[in-house]
Amino acid sequence: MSNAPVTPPSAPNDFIRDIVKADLESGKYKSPVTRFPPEPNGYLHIGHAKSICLNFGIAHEFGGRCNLRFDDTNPTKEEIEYVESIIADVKWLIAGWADDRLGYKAAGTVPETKDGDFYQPAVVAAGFTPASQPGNAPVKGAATEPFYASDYFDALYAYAIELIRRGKAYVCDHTADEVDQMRGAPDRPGENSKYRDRSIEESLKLFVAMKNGEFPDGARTVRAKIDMASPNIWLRDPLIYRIRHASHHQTGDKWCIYPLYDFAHCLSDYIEGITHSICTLEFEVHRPLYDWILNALELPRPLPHQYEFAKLIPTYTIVSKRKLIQLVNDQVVAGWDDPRLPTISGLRRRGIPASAVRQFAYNIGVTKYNSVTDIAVFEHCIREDLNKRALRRLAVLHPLKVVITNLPADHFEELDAINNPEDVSTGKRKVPFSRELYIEQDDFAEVPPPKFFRLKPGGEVRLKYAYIIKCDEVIKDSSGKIVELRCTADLDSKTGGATSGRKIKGTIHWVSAQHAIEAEVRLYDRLFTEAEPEKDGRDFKTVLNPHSLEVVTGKCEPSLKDATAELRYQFERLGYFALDADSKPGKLVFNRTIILKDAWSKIEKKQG
RNA sequence: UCCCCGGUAGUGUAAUGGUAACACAACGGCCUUUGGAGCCGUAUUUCCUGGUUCGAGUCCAGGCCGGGGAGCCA
Repeated sequence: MSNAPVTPPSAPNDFIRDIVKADLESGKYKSPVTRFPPEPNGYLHIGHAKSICLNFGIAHEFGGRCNLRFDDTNPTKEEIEYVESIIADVKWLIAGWADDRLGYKAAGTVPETKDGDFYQPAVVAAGFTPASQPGNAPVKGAATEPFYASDYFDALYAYAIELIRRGKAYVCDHTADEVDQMRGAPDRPGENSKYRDRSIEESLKLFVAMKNGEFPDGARTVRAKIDMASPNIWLRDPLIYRIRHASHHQTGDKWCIYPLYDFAHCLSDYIEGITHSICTLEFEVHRPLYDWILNALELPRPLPHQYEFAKLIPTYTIVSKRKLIQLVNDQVVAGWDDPRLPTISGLRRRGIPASAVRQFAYNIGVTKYNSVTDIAVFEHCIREDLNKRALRRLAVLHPLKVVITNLPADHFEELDAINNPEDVSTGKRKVPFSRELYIEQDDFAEVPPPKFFRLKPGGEVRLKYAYIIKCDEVIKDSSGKIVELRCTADLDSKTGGATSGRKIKGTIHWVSAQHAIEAEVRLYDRLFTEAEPEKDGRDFKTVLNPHSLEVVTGKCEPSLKDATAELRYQFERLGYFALDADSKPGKLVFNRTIILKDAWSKIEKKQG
């Protein structure tokens, strides 16, 4: 975004950054190398944003690097569409902030080998494609590309063979059901596979045969030989390779065996020279296995270490790939980038600046405590950001006609309006004013409730940047609906005028009827009516907000015809708005990013 | 039931043995040509019990409560 820059947040403190700091001070590592390792089986969401901000934040603050790596070890669940959306989302989120810390590799390269050790160098920061240029996303075949666990399949295969050679892994012929049975339970030890002690040579031979496609899916697996009696179930001879005759989105039909997460992840980290491997709490019990594999191989370079933090759970939404897919497939929303979704592409389309997402990630902190984060914190960050950068404009979303009876029919003048009181450098603009206007229906009440200081019969209100008007007459149609207000203006009350200083309680926005341009305006609200949609096992579909989207045709001041997708707008007294991708010249479409804080609605609620 | 990890105002987060603080929310007030923004104010907040210590949110022990863990998912 090219307008008013937002002050970057100062670096936060948390237990992970404390560890990084200590590791750097002790000389354990020269600089931190983190990674963001999504599986391409869905779109990224606000929870991933927290992780991205943490990993790239560390790289940014401590002079390190963060690799984008696709954890693509399960071809049956992954799709190339997700790879592409993830690249776009990551680049958007770190653009202008930490994009110089984004680790890529030279296109088409695989890890370098030396004495059985594998190392995948990263492209230096200076070589990165600027993230701010759309269409330049590095993908396979370009000069640089993200990391893919699938690029390490040869290396991982070699490491698995080494593990078998060391007598620390074996090929197991038990069926999936048998393996399940023999794993035992949390309070009951498992039993050894009868293939556990077969010879190293036999395991080696069978593993090669597995790789060569000699067995059907599920016929055999490779297992680490650890301890079937361990209280940690992940140490009970966990599977590290399985047979899957499936085509992979990156490697095609080259492989019919694929490594499992626990084996692939720690070694991918090692291969890339990751120092701090940060993941969410549910992987805590996997850490002993992560360390076991790396130690069992007696690797020559410094080892990565895994640290876990609590994932983000915001109120009034859901962040679960499986459930987001459901909302998309059931057409509850219009797609992955529906502005009501907490997906990164949804936030972007809604008009939320990346800097607001980052600020949010900083504000909520990083701990190991399973917390629920009030979405109001995010909303605050969005308003704070947009308040500084948004250009003020006048727009009426639910129009009510007002005729200024003491003005001639051909009255026309242009009034000065301030573009952004928070940023005077944005200057002023002219807004046309004439005899017939539109005001917001809500800004008039025939029978005003207490403390209502907008327009009412016989009452006065100020038109922003224009005159003080008095409502003389309410005109209704045959059904009793108010269709027009007839008012008189205090012609000396314009800015700079003799009576401009008169104390009038209310100021409302307006547009000139004759000069207004129309726009489709999509009014988005929270997707759910409950703070915790799935509390106590409730089905989230039963608490969908039926008013999460309202589409209106708004009357906008004419300058809005030049609105751009890059800029952000505040429709005065209403909220923040951004041009939608559906917008075309002559057919404006705005998304409401978020409403302004609304003190009146609270008063109204209290009054019942 | 077994293993692992947590518990600080309403919600989050800080305080790294030395006066418990910050943000959001809520509620007052000031200001305002956005009922926005801004400014000022409002809270017997450390799960319980015991121990160590001159001193404990922090260290130790036991308990209570919550979360995670038995995919050929990640």
